[in-house]
Amino acid sequence: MASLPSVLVGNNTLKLQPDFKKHLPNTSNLSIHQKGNYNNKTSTTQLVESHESVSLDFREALSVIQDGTSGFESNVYIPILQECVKNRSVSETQMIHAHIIKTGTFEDLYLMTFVVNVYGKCGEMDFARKLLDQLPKKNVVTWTSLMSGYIQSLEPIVAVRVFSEMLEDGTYPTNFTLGVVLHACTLLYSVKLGEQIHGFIVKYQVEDDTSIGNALSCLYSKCGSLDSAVKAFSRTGDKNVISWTTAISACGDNGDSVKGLSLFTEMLYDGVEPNEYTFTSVMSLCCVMQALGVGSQVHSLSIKLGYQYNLPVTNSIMYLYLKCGHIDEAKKLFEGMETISLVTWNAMIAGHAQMMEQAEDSLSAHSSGMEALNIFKRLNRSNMKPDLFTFSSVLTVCSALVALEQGEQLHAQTIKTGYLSDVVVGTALVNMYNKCGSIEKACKAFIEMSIRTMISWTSMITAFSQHGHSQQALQLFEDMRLAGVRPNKITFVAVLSACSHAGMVDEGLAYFKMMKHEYKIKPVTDHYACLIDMYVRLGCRSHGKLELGFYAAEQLLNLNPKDCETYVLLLNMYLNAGRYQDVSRVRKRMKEEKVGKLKDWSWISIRDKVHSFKPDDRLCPPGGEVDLLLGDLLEKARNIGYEPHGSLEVTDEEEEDKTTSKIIHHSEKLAVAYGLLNSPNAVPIRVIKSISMCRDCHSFIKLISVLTERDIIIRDSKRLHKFVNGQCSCGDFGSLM
DNA sequence: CTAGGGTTAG
Repeated sequence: MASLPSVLVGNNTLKLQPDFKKHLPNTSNLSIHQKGNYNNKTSTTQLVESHESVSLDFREALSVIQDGTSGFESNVYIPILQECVKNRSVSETQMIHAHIIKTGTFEDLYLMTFVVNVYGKCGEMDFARKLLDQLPKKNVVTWTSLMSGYIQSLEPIVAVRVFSEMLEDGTYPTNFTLGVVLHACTLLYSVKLGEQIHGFIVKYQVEDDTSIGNALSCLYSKCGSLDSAVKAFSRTGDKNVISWTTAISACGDNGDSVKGLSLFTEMLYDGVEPNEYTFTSVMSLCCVMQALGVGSQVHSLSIKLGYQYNLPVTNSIMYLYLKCGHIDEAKKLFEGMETISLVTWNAMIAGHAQMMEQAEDSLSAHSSGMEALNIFKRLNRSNMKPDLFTFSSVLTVCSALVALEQGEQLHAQTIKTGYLSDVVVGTALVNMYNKCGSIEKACKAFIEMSIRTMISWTSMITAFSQHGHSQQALQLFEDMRLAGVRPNKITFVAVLSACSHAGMVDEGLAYFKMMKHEYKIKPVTDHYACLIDMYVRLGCRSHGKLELGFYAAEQLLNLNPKDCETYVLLLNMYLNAGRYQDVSRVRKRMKEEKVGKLKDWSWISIRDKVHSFKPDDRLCPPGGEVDLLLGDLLEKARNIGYEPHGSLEVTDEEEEDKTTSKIIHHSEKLAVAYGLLNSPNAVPIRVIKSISMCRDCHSFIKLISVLTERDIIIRDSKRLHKFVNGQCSCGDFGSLM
């Protein structure tokens, strides 16, 4: 007998029921496949005769079905239904469905369950539900298929409701059903519900089932409980590649990359072959750990196993190279790829954004940022369209470059493309406007968001705080809590710095306690730095708080033993308090830790070009226009009471005495002067600086803002300074050096 | 009928 056209049969060998060997009560109703048997002859010989062995395409197959006046066996319908899933063709599914009803095959429970599935996979849950309700008989697979459809349509609550409906109907779940309902719990982040199901699983002793174990470990991982996730994994009997991959990425998601890598090793010893998902997960662990060595070994392994031209795998290794600063390797991969996807572009852009953040000095940071913008331009010229990942990365780059114009263009582009409504993009916009010095636009962007995450709230609180609007920052923090959004450590950095800014020491301490006790957040350097700010602001008026300041200082030192700016902060603090023993102790420690000199760079973006400056820059020679302008401004400033004060230059002790007499042209003075000379009047000057501003520059630039009637925005490594008419948004406590 | 991954904001 000639074989059936392959399009009608395909090569789908449906596996009969699963490895569910455990005795859930009454699972005998699993024997539903009696009709899905493939060995029987079909009633479609006429099709075979007319088309011989030529493959029919989807359309032809459909018309054959449509013309058929009597029903076919289910194995005729199924390949076509599968094709419907692939093409998401709902109306075709309906046509087939109608044909089945018309010709009386609807009593085939297996086939009808398949149709429920197809509707579910096409996102047509109303059709799926209606069909299930109309079926004269349904079994656990029918119910599970419906649940699975609801999950794919992101309606986990309905899926859970269907589950309990099924139980009330007297149908017992299988391992698959439990896996599906656990997945619903995962989407709902409901450990509580999950634990109820888990109880059921323990009771029936099916914890070692693979589907169940995998679903449990995924649930606990996504709900932030790595221990439980690993426990579920270790109780799984037959660990397949999915079990391992789930466990490995659980470690990654929950901040234990080392454990993730060791699980990967264990997996290899266990003889389980990794697949592309495993590789990408492992690469992302390597990214976090900056483990380029391990990464390239894994890369070799992936090539050995045939993943050399696998797009996700290549994307992830390319991103790893970028994150580790190996830009040439990354470029080589990029240029050598057979096909690239939007993810590839995004990885390149995000990778450069990362390099910008990790750069040792401001200049290379800046060139990474510019490269990211270039790649974005290339993407725009290609036939691909940027998505929310692209926009959020590029907006971040604009924030770091204080490139307001590009940022505004991106804003327009997100409106046009509809990505503005995305919460991550919206948040990135808030940040961009904040970092470019426009609190009004940041605020507007925040208000216009329809959904806000913890990070959105935090961004806006940070914006208020950095702009010196402490009351609004604290008010928004209370709003956030009222909205039931849980703050994190960064939220508290913003809250504490708002308090320190406004001199609200008691409130600041109260929030510090709230953070530790109510939210169980461990303080990090930035929190201690805020406390020290408060202390400095308070001076030595209260002995108890003085001790608090020193306590915070020591914590900061221990947490941050390599950071030059921390030392500058501490040295000034101890100098002001006249504690010279501590001064020399800190200095000694600096030597021991081999803390380098601060690298003072500033840059300013004028139109599409960015200009960078270092102190007493050769590009601004004496007698040049920048020098002349600064001299002129200095004299005018002196006339209205400015007196240059020396600042503490770190690490070169011999130079210390000279500093008081010398007027230092720190880089931001040069950048500001350059900006004044090269941009139209009334346009705010926006400068980025690699380290914190010193006191001298801070007071000088306040006066420049008066003398030139220009708004000057300087973003230094710690905060934002917006100088308007002689006042700075930081409240003068942002410059301690 | 089920389960897994890479690019993301403070």
